[in-house]
Amino acid sequence: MDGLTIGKVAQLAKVHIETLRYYEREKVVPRPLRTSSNYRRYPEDTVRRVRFVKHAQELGFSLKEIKELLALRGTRGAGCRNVQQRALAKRKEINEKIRSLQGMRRALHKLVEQCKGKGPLTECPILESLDSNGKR
Amino acid sequence: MDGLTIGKVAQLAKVHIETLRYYEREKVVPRPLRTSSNYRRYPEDTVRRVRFVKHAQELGFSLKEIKELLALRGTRGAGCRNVQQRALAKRKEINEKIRSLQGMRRALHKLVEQCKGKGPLTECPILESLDSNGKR
DNA sequence: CTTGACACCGTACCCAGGTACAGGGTTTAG
DNA sequence: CTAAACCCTGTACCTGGGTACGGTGTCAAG
Repeated sequence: MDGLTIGKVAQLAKVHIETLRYYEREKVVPRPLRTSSNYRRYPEDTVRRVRFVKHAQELGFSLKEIKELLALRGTRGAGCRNVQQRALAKRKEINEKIRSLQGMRRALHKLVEQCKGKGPLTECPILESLDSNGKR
Repeated sequence: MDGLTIGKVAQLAKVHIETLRYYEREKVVPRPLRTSSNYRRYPEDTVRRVRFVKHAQELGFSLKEIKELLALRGTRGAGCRNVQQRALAKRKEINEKIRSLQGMRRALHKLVEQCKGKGPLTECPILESLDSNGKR
């Protein structure tokens, strides 16, 4: 009688039950074992996985990309070089996101300073950030 | 005869013409002037604005949020305190995004190290990051 | 041993963010 | 002056990521 019911996982990961079934269809979460009465029985770490998914989504990753991220870790040993490649590529993406966000943060900071009346009124800090630093 | 046609803006900002019309409907981009024959005529800086929108989307902001970001800069003088509040709130959001991404980056880094055969095979670096650091 | 909470499946529906016509009018290069 | 290349509006459609619902089966507390 171990493992979690779908309802429990949903509750812990703060998603709807339907979302978990959807993730299963979309292969974002592996198909769990079933009880004799065909109920899903999830391993504990499913909760973490779902939370990860939700989190990554907020950062602008699609489910497809998230699957890729998760797949990276699955592959151990064989295809290691491959995994490494993909990990490096992802890391680059992530670095770019971070840099862009830092630009936005700086812009907002400037804006707040301007509001306080400190500093000169430069043109438009928000648009200024992110301008033509779009490489990808 | 100055200002850009919709086609030109689309080309420069690398979006479809329909997207620009969509953005206009959705008020992400202000309604441009029209020529006597009812053609849209955009100010040059529209291109920057559209690029900003695209960029911000990649960082996980919705169009609605992006409108908010852009609105921040519009208001000068009056309602400054208000703007300041909102700017600070956005900055907080951005900080959280940055921190999450840094977590993911660390995880990927670990993964790459493991791949190189250096260091012990810890459980699952990707899931490890981002775990329960979901506050918002 | 029943009744309420939970689970199953399948299908339909929803919203965001576009994308693709159809059926027109306009501009410009040759 | 005409053909190609643009632009207009309107409406329909698409994908991603869920969400809701109807009809049914299961399990556990009283």
